[in-house]
Amino acid sequence: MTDEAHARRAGALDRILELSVLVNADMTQSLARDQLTVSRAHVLWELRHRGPSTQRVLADAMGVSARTITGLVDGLVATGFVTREPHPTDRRATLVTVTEHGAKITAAMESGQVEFASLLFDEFDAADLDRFVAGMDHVLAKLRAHIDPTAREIQ
Amino acid sequence: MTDEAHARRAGALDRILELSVLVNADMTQSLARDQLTVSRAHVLWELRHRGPSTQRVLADAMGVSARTITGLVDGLVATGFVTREPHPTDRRATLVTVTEHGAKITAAMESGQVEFASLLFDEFDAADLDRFVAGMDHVLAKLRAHIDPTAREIQ
DNA sequence: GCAATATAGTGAGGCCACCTCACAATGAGG
DNA sequence: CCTCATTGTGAGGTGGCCTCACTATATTGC
Repeated sequence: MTDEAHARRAGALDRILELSVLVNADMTQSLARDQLTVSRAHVLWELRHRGPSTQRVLADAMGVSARTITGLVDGLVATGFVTREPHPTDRRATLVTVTEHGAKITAAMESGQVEFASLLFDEFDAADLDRFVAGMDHVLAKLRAHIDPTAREIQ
Repeated sequence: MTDEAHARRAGALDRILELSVLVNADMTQSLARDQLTVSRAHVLWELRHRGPSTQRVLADAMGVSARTITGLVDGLVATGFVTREPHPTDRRATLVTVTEHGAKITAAMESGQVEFASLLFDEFDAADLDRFVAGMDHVLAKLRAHIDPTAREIQ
């Protein structure tokens, strides 16, 4: 019985692992069509929600070093998704700003996201979806606590 | 109502995306404690299930170029997880073999896996778990089809 | 007002995961 | 024996990450 339970749980974990791999593959693949990478798209995403931002802000938002942001922004500038504008008051800083092209692609990504969600979940009724989301939330909470045990105590 | 449905689905997709990120972070972090990376662990995993293998076999199994395997095996040899043995009949090939140390770590990883699954799912009863797994399977199937539309027709 | 200190961004140098292309050694089939 | 295929690896490239050192510019605190 305990073995049985272990096997079931292991099976569930296997699904999570495979999901993780597939999601990553899918994102990489579909972003490549727009000349983007996952990390660069992440930058665009932050900019879309924050408006023109300093690289420092982006670094903190993405949990990555300032140096890494420099590289990612370099790539986005080279491919025409963003520009570096001088910060109006702080001459050390640059404001990373999405170009028209960047905005167009980002908007398309966003609606593609919704479409993709529909593709994945169209056969779930409301109750199914709720149960699925509840399960995911539970797993996510456990995962977060496992990765950073101190985060538990803060909140 | 349709907007409502879209929002719910988008929320579910958000969970999947976050799960993917967290799972990756967790694996990277916990493997680092054993001086391993995700890719190197994947090699070890294949070896555990296949026994001593040529690099060509590993490359095909992992869906990666032969050159990449050379690099991964280089790393695993340097850190003492595997050795390169001459192939008994084909002098072009090398048999990658897990060392004692590699076997020990791999076994520990495997039982850690089970333990981790228990941590994530201990509060799910059998029915919950079944529903969760069914939901995951559904999403996985859709994802697989989306990534490689031709795979659908093959099976 | 000016010196001490903090902060924004980047060059240099490194690690890891990938890839392609070219090539040597070897195997397999005719 | 002579092609043709295959195994593995050097060379060279891309991308994501990091740390450390350094410049230019704030900010703070006498």
